[in-house]
Amino acid sequence: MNIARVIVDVPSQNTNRPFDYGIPERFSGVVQPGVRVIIPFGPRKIMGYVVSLTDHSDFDKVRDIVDVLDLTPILTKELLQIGKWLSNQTLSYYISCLQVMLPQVLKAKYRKELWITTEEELPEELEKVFAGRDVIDYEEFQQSNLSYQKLRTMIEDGWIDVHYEVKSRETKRTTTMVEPQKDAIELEESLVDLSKQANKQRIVIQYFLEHEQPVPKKQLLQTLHTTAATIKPLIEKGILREYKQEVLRDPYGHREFERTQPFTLTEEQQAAIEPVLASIEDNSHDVFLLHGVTGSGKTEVYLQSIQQVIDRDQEAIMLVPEIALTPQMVERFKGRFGSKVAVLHSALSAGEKYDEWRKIQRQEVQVVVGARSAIFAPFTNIGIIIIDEEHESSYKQEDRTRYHARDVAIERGKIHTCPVMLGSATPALETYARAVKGNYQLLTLSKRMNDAMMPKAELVDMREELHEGNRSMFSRQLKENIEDRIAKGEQIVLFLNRRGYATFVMCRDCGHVKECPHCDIALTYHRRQERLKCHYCSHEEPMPAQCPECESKTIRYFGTGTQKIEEALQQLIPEARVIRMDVDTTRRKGSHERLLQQFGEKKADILLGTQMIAKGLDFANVTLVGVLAADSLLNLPDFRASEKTFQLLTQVSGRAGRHQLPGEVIIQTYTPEHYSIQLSSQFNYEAFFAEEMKLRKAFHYPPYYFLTLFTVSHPKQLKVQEVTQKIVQFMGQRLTEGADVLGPTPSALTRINDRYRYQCMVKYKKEPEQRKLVQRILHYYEDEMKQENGLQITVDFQPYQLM
DNA sequence: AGCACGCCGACT
DNA sequence: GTCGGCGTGCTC
Repeated sequence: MNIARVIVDVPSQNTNRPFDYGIPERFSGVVQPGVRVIIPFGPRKIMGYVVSLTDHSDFDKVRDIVDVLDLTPILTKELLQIGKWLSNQTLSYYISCLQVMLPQVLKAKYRKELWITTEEELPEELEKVFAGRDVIDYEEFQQSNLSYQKLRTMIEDGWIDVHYEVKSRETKRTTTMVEPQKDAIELEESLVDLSKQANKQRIVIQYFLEHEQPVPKKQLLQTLHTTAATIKPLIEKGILREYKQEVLRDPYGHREFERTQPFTLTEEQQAAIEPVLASIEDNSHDVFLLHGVTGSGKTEVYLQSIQQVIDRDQEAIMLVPEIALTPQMVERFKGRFGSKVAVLHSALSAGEKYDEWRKIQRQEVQVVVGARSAIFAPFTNIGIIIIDEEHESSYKQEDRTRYHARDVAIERGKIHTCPVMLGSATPALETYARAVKGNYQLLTLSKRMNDAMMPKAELVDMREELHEGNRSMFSRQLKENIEDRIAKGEQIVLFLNRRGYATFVMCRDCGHVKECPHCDIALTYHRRQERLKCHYCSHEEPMPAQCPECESKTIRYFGTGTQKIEEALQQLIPEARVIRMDVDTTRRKGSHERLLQQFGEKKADILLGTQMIAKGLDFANVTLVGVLAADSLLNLPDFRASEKTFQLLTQVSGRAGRHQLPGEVIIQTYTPEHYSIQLSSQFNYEAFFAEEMKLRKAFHYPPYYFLTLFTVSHPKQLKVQEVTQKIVQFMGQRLTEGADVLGPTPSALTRINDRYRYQCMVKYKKEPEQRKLVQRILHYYEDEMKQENGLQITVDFQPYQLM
């Protein structure tokens, strides 16, 4: 086993396979599958992952590994296997799949440098560039006016050399520790030797006579009321010793979590958890769908299932949508399982994420709670994988390695032969269909906990409001109800679906809408900075004082942002205290937490917000939920529009009346007759499922058909059309008769960043050859895709969004 | 990806 | 002859 097979850190078609390297004597034993190594690759040095060992290479002149970055593998055998599987599933490079499973800081950074290799005085032109230094960045040389040819002669003449450096981004936080170098007797002796004035030093030594253990320097100085100046001479005399010790950053270190005990389960919960517990006991791979109405206590079922796993010395992965990874949620897990929990989500800094990840890697925790990428937690003995709100679109990665966490969960569940539990009040149609068919086991919670009733939901037809002269965004009914709750001291959640309602700028005279010069989309007005920004590229410009088309001064912003709603609300009900939660008010770290805490402490009557307040919030005093514009999602060009509307309305409505006080929901809409709005107000998932399935069947959409979405982009529109057309033809000719190939059509966003985008879609039932065909297309366009502003073709198997 | 190599036209 | 530009092919 003296040869390592390595996947190199070069994402390209040609290098998407292992390369063989010799293992030098000094690394034998350390080099094993899953460790990162530095290897020579052509003239460079780069990072790579060892995927297997062998004692034979077909290649006759293998080069040696230069360095080993990990003493223990950072990827388990299982994760290497998952990486391989992922790369087949998504047709992405193996290296990209390995990288997507690891924290960002483990990715290598590369630097090219020039080193002086001689003691002699440099020729004048070189000395100018180096200016007395031994090493410079290669970039600096490029900026000088010396030619490449010159560089080569310099290297040949032995003045300088090119060095390729691999830099790690890992930063480990350390703390300085102090401990005695001598035993108690020697310490006593040294006390005698101290000068009479060295009072502080004496105190320090006395401290160590009482405490033999190492102590953090900071803490030592604080307890003894002294400074580093007293420690230093003691170290110089060899009495004490100082060393650095790594500390893991703990993002929740400053918080105390109150321990909670398991609740007694309701009859329904008990019935639901039993098959799961049995599956854990038997170590069998079953997939469960826990379909429970909002407030039915799904989380308690998760917690007790995880407890069972912990008791068996196994590990649990709990996925939560990014947006729902609220402090409340973290609290519930930390409260139950204490320090056995690691938390992984995007609000953590890169360093914090890395440290939480390493808690898992070092087997210091048994539970991970996290967003999508936590599905790759490097556990080795998984007992259960749970995905809460499994219908959420954030489980689907929408760039490069387009995976769905649900698929990865089931794949890992197979390998570990452990159960996977999917939970939702509004499961994705695909999931529910599989449960109905018997592929997944359906577990149902139909009642809320604490005998709470489902809230009373009412639809308000905004067209009627308009006819009767109410032009505001608040129906009379909603206004009256808000006032009523404020008077009673109860609280209100107001939900605005911002999608499709961004604030744009339009001229009232000529109707001109200010658009991004690089993308086909209206610019969004940002009030605070008085600027217009594009949400798809980085373009921004000041708000114009007059219309660029007709020079009229009546250019205004339109649309309904949360800011505008807040203002309108203040005018309508001046006494209302409002907390606004949106991207703007939660940008700063911890502000999310703070705002919710304020609301929880009843420092406001109304919580007004976007998507981020739809999920997981649980405030006992909230008795009214208002949805300002229920249909804003319905009109998006997406076959999931109805499903998403139903899901969102159900989730938001679920925020009301979760405890003693009964809840009420008011849904404002322009299309009250639509089935997804009707049925969500009746909390009738089954009826919605039946209705939506009919449409899906009729229009050949999932779950009846699978989808593959191609998106082609290029700066030239003609080129994009042509390539997309070719793909349509190619696939159309080779797929079976049961497949529909649609397109080419311009994407919903036809131009982003000066690139035109077209797409085509394949709808199919069974196409075993499809991936091979796609690979052929990608291979055919390989060269054109390599060019830096060239063609781009992305393929998404099972797209979640059609934009 | 990134780099060398090789071929080409331009220019001191 | 020397320099830089760009297409091509390779990296264990």
